[in-house]
Amino acid sequence: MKPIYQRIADDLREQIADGSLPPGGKLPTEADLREKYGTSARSTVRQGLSLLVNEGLIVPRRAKGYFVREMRPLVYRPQSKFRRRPPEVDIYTHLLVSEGDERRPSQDIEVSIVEASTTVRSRLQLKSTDLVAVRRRTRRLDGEAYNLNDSYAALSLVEGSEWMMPTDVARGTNQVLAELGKELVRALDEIYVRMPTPEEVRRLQLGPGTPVAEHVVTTFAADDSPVQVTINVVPGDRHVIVYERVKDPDDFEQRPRSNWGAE
Amino acid sequence: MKPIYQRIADDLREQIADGSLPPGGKLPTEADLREKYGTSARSTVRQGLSLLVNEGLIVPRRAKGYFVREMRPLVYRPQSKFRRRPPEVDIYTHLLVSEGDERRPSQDIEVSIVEASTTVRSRLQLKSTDLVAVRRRTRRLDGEAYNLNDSYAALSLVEGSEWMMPTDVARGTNQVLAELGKELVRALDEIYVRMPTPEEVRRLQLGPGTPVAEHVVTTFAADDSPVQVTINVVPGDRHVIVYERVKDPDDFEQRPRSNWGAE
DNA sequence: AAGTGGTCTAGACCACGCA
DNA sequence: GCGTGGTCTAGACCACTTA
Repeated sequence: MKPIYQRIADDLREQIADGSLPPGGKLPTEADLREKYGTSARSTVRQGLSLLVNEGLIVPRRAKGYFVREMRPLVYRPQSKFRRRPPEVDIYTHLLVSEGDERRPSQDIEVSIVEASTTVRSRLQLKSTDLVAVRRRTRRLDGEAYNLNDSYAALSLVEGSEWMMPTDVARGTNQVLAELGKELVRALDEIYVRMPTPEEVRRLQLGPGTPVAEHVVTTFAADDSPVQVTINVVPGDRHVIVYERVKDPDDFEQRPRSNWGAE
Repeated sequence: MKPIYQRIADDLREQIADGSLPPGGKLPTEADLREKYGTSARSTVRQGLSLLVNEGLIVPRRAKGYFVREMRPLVYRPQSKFRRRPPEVDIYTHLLVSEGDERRPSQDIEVSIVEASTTVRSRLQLKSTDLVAVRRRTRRLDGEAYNLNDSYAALSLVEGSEWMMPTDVARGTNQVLAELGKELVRALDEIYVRMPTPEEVRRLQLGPGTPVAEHVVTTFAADDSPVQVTINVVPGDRHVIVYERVKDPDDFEQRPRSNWGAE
């Protein structure tokens, strides 16, 4: 026999899945559920509801009730059209534009000097005593944060340059790095999926049960030395990452058994 | 004044972050914390601990205590070397090979006929009455599940073909589709980040606080008709998605302001 | 004022792992 | 047998929203 709180969660989850509790809809109150399941200790009912909260399915609103989380406001936009040219990785195309909506983009930029975290240090191949500069950006659409974008570079490289100005750099910070003799020619991308830290919850105004993707881009100069590490953090409930691939005929010859797509 | 349960969570979280509670280390017991914070209702202490559980930082082990979650057993393997050739999207390279480990791969395959979910139906451009075949694979390394890989295709296309055999198809299912007149030439990739469903928790043996990435690959034939939808679900704690990009000189001309990497 | 969820109290019995 | 976390009881006071 399953515990009561799990039965509560299972029943409600199913009602959400089959649409009898639609997005935005109101769930029974704790008191309703207490009665319905004959349990009547609030904690048992709350335990069941908290499961759904942590799955990101419902949100409690103080003094109002529990509500089914609204569908993600995402319209994914496939990349243009079939291309002969090789697959462009069009990752983190931000797809928040609901048809016809005009949303005002804005960003905060903040630059500071810090000790490198392990993540950054290992990718930039720094000694533990080296300092790094960090360019922190919080990007918003209509005030809603949708992306944290923190770039790290060795302080010795960017000190005194425009890279450290906490303002928009019209020609791009990568151009600034090129002028410093470090043109970026290669990038290594890593994507992690995890729950957010409390700081990320605050900066991105995340609801409960919302995981994030952490996209770490390490960029290299022509001599293969790492120049910059950029850490993007995007909320799982506000993004879909989309890109398109075209089959490379060479690829087919080189790896005849490749199960492209299914693999 | 912050609630007690939040102070408990904050204090422990900090100790985990600064290493005084190392991965695999044992946390104070509920009774210890009850005493330390002078609260002494178990529920308060448990509420604090459950925050950390849902953040994926700790795991409770029945009758033993709470433990800091072990580091992800990931060794990320950067793609070979600098390439003149355009960026290959080497996504979902499964990087579970800790140096020197030999891990035995295995998979279950199960084929059935179902009604198409909304996700599948819209991508395959099916009518709601159309049936689809699904080829479900659970992939394991040393018995540990690390990937769910479910492929969907219109039943009318694959019925009676080798695609529907619940066994390994040596030449690849994509080759089977090609022989059916549907060579796959293009793919659209979407990646979502979310909490797992209970079924996914079961199939992937996920711990609490573990989000998943859902990688949806829609593949198209030369006439631009969608042929197959593959849904990969990978646990956030057992994967890192890695790929490499090389700067395309054309790209630089076409989009001079592109902030490649930082963007 | 009534109803909601947020926090907390002070217990209870159970299943499980270990010495 | 003892200590651990898992589940549950039966309340309390609070902050906040809505009527």
